[in-house]
Amino acid sequence: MFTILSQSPVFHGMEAGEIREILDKVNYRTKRYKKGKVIALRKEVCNDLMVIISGSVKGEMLDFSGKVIKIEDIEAPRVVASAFLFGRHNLFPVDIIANDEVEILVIPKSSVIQLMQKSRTFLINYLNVISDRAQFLSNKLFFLSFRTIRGKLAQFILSLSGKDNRQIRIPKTQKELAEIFGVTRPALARVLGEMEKERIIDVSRKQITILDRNRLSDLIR
Amino acid sequence: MFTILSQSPVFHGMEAGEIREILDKVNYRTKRYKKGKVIALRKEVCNDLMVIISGSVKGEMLDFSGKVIKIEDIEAPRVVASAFLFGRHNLFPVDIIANDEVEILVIPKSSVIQLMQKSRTFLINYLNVISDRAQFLSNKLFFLSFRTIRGKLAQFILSLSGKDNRQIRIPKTQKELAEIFGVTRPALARVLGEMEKERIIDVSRKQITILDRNRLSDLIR
DNA sequence: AACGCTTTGTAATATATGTTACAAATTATC
DNA sequence: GATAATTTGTAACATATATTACAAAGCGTT
Repeated sequence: MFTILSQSPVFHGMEAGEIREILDKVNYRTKRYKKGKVIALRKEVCNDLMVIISGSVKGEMLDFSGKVIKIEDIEAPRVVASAFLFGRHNLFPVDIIANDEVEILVIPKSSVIQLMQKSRTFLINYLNVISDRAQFLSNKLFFLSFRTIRGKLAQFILSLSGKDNRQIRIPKTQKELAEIFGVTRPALARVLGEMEKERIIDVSRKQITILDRNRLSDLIR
Repeated sequence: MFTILSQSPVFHGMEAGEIREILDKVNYRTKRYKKGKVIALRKEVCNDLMVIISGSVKGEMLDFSGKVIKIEDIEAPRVVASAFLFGRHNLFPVDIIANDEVEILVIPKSSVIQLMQKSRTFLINYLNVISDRAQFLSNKLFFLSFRTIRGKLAQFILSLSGKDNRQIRIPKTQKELAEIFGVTRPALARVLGEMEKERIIDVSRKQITILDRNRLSDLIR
C-alpha cells in the first residue's frame, strides 16, 4: 500500500517507509467499497482526506430535473475532493460513487493538519495539489470566456504553439476537443474547415500549421 | 499594520500582537507602489505571498491581439494570487497593477511555509483561502456549463429558492446578472419575458415568483 | 485484402443569442 | 418636484451554433 501511496501527489517525493512512519503517528484507516457503492453524498460534510489506493471513483450529481450527470473520474492514486476538505463550504460538491472495487485511505482532517505540521514535504505536496486544482479551473474558466469557436480555437492554437513554431500537434480527436470547448463536434469541424479555406491555418488530421499568425491573433475577442 | 492584517483572511482569528510575534520570527518586508505601477508581470515566477495592507490592485492581461482585459480588483486586506504561490506552474496568471497608492506585505514562500508549520491557525487559514478560491471557480464553471440562458436562469432561480418558498429577490440589476451569466442584457430580458409569458415565473423588477416549479426544473438540460 | 469501427468532412435546417436601437419606467440628485 | 441618470422592456435583424444525417477517409484486426 505504501508503495502505491508514494505515487500519489500528496505523498510525492516520500519513500514507502517514510510514509508508513508518519502515518503511524496519526489516525488513519482504509475502507473498501464494492462497485456502485456510494462513498459520499453531495452536501455531506467533507471531514476526511481520501486517497484512492486501488480502483477508481466517479463524481456524479443530480440536476433539478433528476438526471444524473457524471462530472469526472478519479483514479488511483489520486485524491478525492482535495479542495473541499478545507474552505468555508467544506461539503462534497458531488456524489462520489465507486466505479469498481475500490480501496481508499481515509485520514481525518485533524490528522491531515498534524501531518502537515510534521512533514514539510506533505505540507507542500498538499498545497501543490489544491493550487494545481485552482489553476486548472482558472485556466478552464479563462478559456470558456471566449465566446466563439473561432476565438477558442485561436486561443488554443496560439497557446500551444511557441513563439515561432508554425506547426502544432493536437493529441486529441475532434470529438474530445469539441468537448473541451463545450461545443458540438460538427460545429468545430466546420470552423476548422472555414479557417482552412481562409488560409489562416492548415489542417490535416491532428496536425495544424499556422499560415497567418496575425489574422489568427485577430480572431481573439 | 498588524491590526489591518488581523482582518485579512490569512491572519483571521489572530490578534494584532500575535501576528507581530509570529511575523517577527520569519523574513518579511513591506513595499509601496504608486498608482499605475506594475507589481508583478504575467508569467513571472510567484515567489512571495503578498497581502494588501492598504489600497487596491488589479489583475490585467493582454490577449494575443494586444488588448488589455481587466480580470479583477483585489482590495485590502486580501491576498494576491494565493493559488499561484504553490502548484506546478507557480507563475502569475496576470499582470498585477496598482490601482492607487498601495502598501503590500511581502512574505517569501519559504517563510510562508515556516509560518504554516509554526501556526496552526495560519496554516488552516491559508488552506481555507485556496480552497475557497477553488470552490468559487468550480461553482462558476458548473454554472457556465448550462448551455442556454433559460437553463442558467432556471438553475439560478432554483438554487436561490428554498424547497418551498416561491418568491426570491435578486439583489442585482439585469445588467449584472447578464454579466454573471456571460450573456447580453437584452437577451436575458427577452428570456425573462418569455418565461413570464409562459406562466413559468412572474417577474417584477428584482422580485421573481415561481409559478410552475416542475416546468422550471425541466428547463435544466 | 476485407471487414468493422472510429474519426472526419460536409450539408440543410432550426434555434438561440448577439447587436443595435429606442422608448418607457424607475430611481437618484439637486 | 423637476431633472438627469439608470434600469428595464421590446423589437428587427444578423450571426453563430446546435441538430441531424450521411458519406468518405483512416485505422486496427484478422
